[in-house]
Amino acid sequence: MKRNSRLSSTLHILVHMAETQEHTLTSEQLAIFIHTNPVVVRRTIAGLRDAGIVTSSRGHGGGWQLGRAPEKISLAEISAALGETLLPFSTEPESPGCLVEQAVIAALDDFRVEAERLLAEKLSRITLADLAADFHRRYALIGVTSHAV
Amino acid sequence: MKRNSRLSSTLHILVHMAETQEHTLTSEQLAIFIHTNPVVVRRTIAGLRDAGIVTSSRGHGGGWQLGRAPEKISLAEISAALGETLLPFSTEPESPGCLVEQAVIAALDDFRVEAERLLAEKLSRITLADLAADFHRRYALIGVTSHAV
DNA sequence: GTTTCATGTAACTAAGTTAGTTACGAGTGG
DNA sequence: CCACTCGTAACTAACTTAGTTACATGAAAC
Repeated sequence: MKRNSRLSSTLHILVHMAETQEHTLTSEQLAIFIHTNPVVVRRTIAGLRDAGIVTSSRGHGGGWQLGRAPEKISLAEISAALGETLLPFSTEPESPGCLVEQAVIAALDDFRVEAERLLAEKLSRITLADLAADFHRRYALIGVTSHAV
Repeated sequence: MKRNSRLSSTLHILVHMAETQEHTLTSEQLAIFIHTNPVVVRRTIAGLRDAGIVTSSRGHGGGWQLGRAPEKISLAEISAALGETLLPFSTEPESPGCLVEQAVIAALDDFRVEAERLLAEKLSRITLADLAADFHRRYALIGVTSHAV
């Protein structure tokens, strides 16, 4: 797992979970998908459990499952549950009282609020089901190609 | 200078430069504005020079100046010249051949391309002159307040 | 031409962030 | 009880970036 790939790694995991909704997947199995280890997986998706996106159970037969249908899980929720910031820059005052800085921060904050609203809106239109459907399309295509070749 | 505040720090510097277009400002003077040191300033805005946003000159009376009128300098250009990424997440394949991952990456890349276009468009509409004007508004307001009180 | 002032840049240090790892506690079901 | 699994704390390693030091280069003043 590389830096700042938490969103894509998590989506990878979640689509696999969408593909096996009938049974649970352990942290260990999920870790294999994204080439990391079970503790990192638990830590990463702990926030998703709190948001109801996934559920976890302990003991024999325990593991992880989607908390609701993939159609009802948007990328916006996932991103928010991961605690990811959509915009990377900060605007904390460093020279309190400097009017130039205040003007800069005001402009950037306006931009950020608007931008985050836009991005969240876009992400809210993409669901896990969409990703799963695209996966199925690719899977079918490979099958056809295999037959053809 | 804190983490990821390069954009706001740079804007801070640039607005100060817009306010003193008649003469140059040294790295040392600029460093004081953002509470850091001259080398960090030079390193940070080196990219802006390459982009023509600022010019630098050495020796006696040397220093930094805007490369063109503040009306002609947009935040989009500044952000690009700083090498800042507008979106923080990466989508590098980590499991080549995994169709689930391919579907995830395709979706995120589509989103990113569209999002970056949107954000760049928004930033291109804000110029240094806008920030300077807002600064003047704030300055005038303080003046009025001072008279009133 | 020497001195002074300024940028350009390399090299190193310190601090902060995050993934990875180890270890162990706490539920859960056979 | 035992095997399995998550929950979580604590530590390590790698990486990133701001800060710093040092020095070369260039330009103006004298």
